[in-house]
Amino acid sequence: MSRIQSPDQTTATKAPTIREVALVAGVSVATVSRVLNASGRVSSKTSEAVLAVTRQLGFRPNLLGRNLRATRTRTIGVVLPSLNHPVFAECLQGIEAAAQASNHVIAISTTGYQVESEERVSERLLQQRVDGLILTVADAARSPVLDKLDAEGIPYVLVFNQTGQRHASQSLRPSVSVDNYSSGRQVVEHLLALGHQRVHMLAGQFQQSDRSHQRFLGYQAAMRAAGLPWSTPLELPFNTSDTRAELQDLLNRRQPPTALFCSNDQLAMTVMRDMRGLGLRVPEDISLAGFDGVRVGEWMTPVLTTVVQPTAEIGRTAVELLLQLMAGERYLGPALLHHTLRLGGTSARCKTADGTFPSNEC
Amino acid sequence: MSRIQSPDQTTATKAPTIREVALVAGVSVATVSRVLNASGRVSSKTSEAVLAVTRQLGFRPNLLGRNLRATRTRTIGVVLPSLNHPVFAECLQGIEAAAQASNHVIAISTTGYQVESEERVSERLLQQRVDGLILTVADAARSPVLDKLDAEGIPYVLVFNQTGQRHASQSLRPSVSVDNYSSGRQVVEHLLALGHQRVHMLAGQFQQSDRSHQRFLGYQAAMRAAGLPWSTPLELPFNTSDTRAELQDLLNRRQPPTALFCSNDQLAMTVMRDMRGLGLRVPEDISLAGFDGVRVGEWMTPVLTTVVQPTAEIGRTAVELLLQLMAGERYLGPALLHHTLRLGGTSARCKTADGTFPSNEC
DNA sequence: CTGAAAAATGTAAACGTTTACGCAACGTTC
DNA sequence: GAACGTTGCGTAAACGTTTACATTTTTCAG
Repeated sequence: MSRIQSPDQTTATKAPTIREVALVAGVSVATVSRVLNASGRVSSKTSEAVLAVTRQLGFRPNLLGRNLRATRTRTIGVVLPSLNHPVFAECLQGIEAAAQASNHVIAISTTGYQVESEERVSERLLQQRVDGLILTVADAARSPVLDKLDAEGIPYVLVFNQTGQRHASQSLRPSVSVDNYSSGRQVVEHLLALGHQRVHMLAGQFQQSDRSHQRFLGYQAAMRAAGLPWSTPLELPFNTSDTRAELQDLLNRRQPPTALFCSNDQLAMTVMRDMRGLGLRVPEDISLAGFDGVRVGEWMTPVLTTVVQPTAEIGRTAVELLLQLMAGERYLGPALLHHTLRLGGTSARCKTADGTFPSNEC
Repeated sequence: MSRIQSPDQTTATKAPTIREVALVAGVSVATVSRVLNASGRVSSKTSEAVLAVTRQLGFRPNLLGRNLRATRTRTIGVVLPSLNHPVFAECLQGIEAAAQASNHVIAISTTGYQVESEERVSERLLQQRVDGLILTVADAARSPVLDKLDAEGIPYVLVFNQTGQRHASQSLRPSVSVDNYSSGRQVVEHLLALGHQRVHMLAGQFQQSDRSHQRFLGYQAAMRAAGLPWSTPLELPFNTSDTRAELQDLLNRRQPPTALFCSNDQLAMTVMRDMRGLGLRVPEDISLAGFDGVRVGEWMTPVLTTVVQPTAEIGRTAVELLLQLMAGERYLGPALLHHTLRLGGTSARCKTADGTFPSNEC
């Protein structure tokens, strides 16, 4: 039933090197190299001969040797919190496509949202001699990793981290993102336009996500502009799988919210499910909005109201920007990409309260 | 507003090599290497001195040089169809965790479900000199890539591809998966137990997924055992975003199905949405079951009935198996991991038809 | 033909490591 | 005090490429 898988001893000759190809083809290694890289001149006759031998021997160029010699790997390092999150997975696809188009390769590492992993993980990539980095960090304003990269002059581009304009303290590190502040403000204004007055915010921990904090500032601005009181967001640990306790607590307040703004879709969908678990209907009893625009949000019933980020495009743009930096071109500041609002069924006009919320006026 | 990002010219001295560390520390490169790898003997005094210089100079070992010399990279290559799919993303996390535990690193590539990319992508990883491969291919029974790996004696382990037992034609290639046949059969039996008699199957294209075909065989067996007629699955292209036309067609038949078995959750959720678009209720008008057990299925209303695969565990197990193979240990055949059935709200007892389906008897 | 420019190829030195081997210096044992 | 094992360290040869430079061959105008 079982079979031994072992190197075929009869054929188990060491992998051929460029030297052996040269020997068999009767040329020098330099010529082989020139053929393989289409660099330098070489007659079409020998070229074909070399290629023939290459195939015959099943020669596989050793990238370690090549890159070591070239002191350059055509590899882009990518550091993301997780790949389990559709936003990052999609972004990665955008990165991969753009990298491939420019004949580059990517090396991925994840931090698992651990800020202390950022250093270790990117250091590893640098040891592999990646030519540049694309990364999402917890807080782009104060980040030892980025400080190091800046100090060493290693080209990098941030994705999703929004740098620069909102805080004086932030330096103008290269980044590609949507405008978290404006889009956050915009989606909250949508809730207000529906008549909601008591809008609360739920967020992942700010410490782990600067952009979450920027969205909060947008929420705050919208409430202020409308002359309404805002409240400190409920900060939940990442990957919270059950929010019922927190929601219960929120709804037991004297003035429970009639609408919730969640700092990301993952959270919004969890809340949506838990609301039902508590016997509440969305949007009849409470309205809901998220942030990210992940595909599955469209599969929910009702469809999740959210801010849609151009995720894959963020990835593509980051690669373009990085290539420019690597080529030593002038850097023109953080890139802001357009977001869109998806007005789904989870947000609805605020109704005068039913029995559930005696004091629930809009 | 904009700032030039350029290597700090004043400090822009080339990255230090082990040679310079040796020079500054007043020892030979061999000693530095020994300290850095904790190999060989070296007095604690010089050891500390070397480490001090290492930190002082910000020395970063060049993995290209190291791996070139060692002819071994401690890197595991991973080839998956996509990372945008939660099943693969989760599996990757399992792989990463296990790899890290054994001091290995992973190099990922995706094929975009293109069978012709499998060759190119894994070849690239082999050029990088990965020590072994973990991959999911379209069809493990006939695969040029796997033939090549076998021929060259390169250790690899398949994930999700189920090899061996069901077809005589399949060789016993190393693999980690659930039993697609049994679990497929089991979930269909669940539908039958609810009184359904006309159960159809929807699938991605078999050509792109051997496991999908194995699930079909399970479906077929269940129908046969119950003495019911089975029908050829409706094969849909991957990443189909709209199934309404196909569904409409299916429901217009003289004997429309009362339950659908989808070969994966992605498809099931798309169908679920499109059913609603067609004005049908799940499960009142039609029952639905999927396969995979992705997290978001639990967020749907109703919760998606499905087969839950232990995705991350599949990844972990694959790494363990691969490490064994790389160590030359005896290979004991394909590993089958336990699946579970999630009985959600999308599958319900078959009711006598309402007006929509005049001939819809159970 | 001749000579020189152009084209094709070869030689050998890197790239940054690890590691086999050798050699001192220093106990330990009889 | 000779013989010998141990410990600590250095020397130099790999690992598989690319590429500057040198050298040979071809081409072609005069």
